[in-house]
Amino acid sequence: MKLEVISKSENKEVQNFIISQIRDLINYKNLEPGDKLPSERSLSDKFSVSRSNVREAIQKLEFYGLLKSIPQSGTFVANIGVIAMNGMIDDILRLEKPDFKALVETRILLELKTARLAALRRTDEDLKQMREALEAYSEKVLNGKDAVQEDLLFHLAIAKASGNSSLNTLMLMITPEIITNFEKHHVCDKGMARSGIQEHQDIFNAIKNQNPVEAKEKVKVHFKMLYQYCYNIE
Amino acid sequence: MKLEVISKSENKEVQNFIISQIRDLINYKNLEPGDKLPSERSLSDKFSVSRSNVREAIQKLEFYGLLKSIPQSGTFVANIGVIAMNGMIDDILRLEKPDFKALVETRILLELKTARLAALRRTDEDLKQMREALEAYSEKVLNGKDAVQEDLLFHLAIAKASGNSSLNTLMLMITPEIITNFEKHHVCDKGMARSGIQEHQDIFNAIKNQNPVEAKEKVKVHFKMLYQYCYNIE
DNA sequence: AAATTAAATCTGGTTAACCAAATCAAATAG
DNA sequence: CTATTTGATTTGGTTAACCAGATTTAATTT
Repeated sequence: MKLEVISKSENKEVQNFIISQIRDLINYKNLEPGDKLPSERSLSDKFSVSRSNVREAIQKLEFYGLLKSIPQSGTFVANIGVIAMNGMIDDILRLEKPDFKALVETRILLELKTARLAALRRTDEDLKQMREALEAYSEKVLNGKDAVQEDLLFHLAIAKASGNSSLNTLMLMITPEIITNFEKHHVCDKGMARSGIQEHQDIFNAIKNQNPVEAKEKVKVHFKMLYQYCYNIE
Repeated sequence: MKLEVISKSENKEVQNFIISQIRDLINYKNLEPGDKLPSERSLSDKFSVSRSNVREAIQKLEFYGLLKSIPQSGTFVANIGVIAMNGMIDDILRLEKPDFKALVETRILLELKTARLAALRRTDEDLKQMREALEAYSEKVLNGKDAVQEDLLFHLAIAKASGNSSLNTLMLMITPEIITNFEKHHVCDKGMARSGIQEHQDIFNAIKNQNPVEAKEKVKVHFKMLYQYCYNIE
């Protein structure tokens, strides 16, 4: 018990501590899927932390599908065995903050897929939203203005057109981190944005013409510079 | 204001209501990156909801990188313009719960990539963990036992070996949903698990031999049945 | 003794009071 | 008039009291 070392502001540390304690509890008590965890109050008492800290930790494990809270009843181990539970909790505890390179790598992967799927599945409504985003982007760039936001919205429109809400969510989650890093590293220069108009137009046309191969190819072209950059930094 | 329609348990509705209100506020007041939002108390007062509801909504927007809370100071608009803010908030509000088909589609995409990267980057320690997971899986299957968990841990070990923490996180997030759906739809039958041993071994060997092309190919084989299933249901 | 009911207790969720740091305003010193 | 200090206020975060529903226990009735 090294809790006294942890300062108040280091919330993450407390949460990880509680999560590891819950893992140990599940192991020691051989809790199986469907079994009930001790109440939040008794846990906060046992671990010598506040109940709200316990709640946050439980909510995080609930987000990853490992626990399930039922009001006025209790918190239950999800339909997942003790082995997988251990493996996943260890992974969750080990999760580092992704670096920029990893983010870009993931983004390109997702974009290649969403563009291909969008070419196969886009509706007319999807197409309309993509066109609007594209026009807004072009206008900004041609007027010499910053167009990072419009660029982003175009790509999110593609993700939406992919018809895969799971992919759409993942794109949404990594997008903000991408933006802040773009601005920090000054990735998007003026020249890039100008050539970007044609590249966006090419992607749009491929999706409009329902040509998945070309859509993927054009996205690859669009990210080529970025790819090189990504593998050069740090 | 249609709040009286919303029952207490429909927390999601309340949260989405608050999020849309915050979006309107940002638009109406022309809040730009770095600007401060009204305090949680005044927001809860203005929207006629509890402060904890406001906090949850803010935390969700913080998760997507749109807001940033600073203790004893305030909540601030992230380094993202009003246009992108609107687009992303609309996307967040529209996000449906992903269907199983979308999940499997995403999983295969991620697995193909992580296997390829793992072949390129795996360390000896990664290899060791993968081998342990593989052996645990084989033993269970050969003894005629259920091995869903061990299967999962093998794939998570690959994700870890990819050296991309971003991809690793995404895999972790979609995994629990996959498992529950697998069990619900009875995807993994006994016969499948038996042939799975060789398939896992092939993937492992490709990664061990640092052959990214073969690794990707073997994963594709492994998911072939699943792919067909995925495109047949519902 | 079994079935039913009623009361007491536990549960996660919610609300409100409290905290300490940060901010702002005014007063004071130079 | 400027710079500094001091005190009051505002902030997000934390804690504790409270709530309603679920669960368990005990009492009552048949």
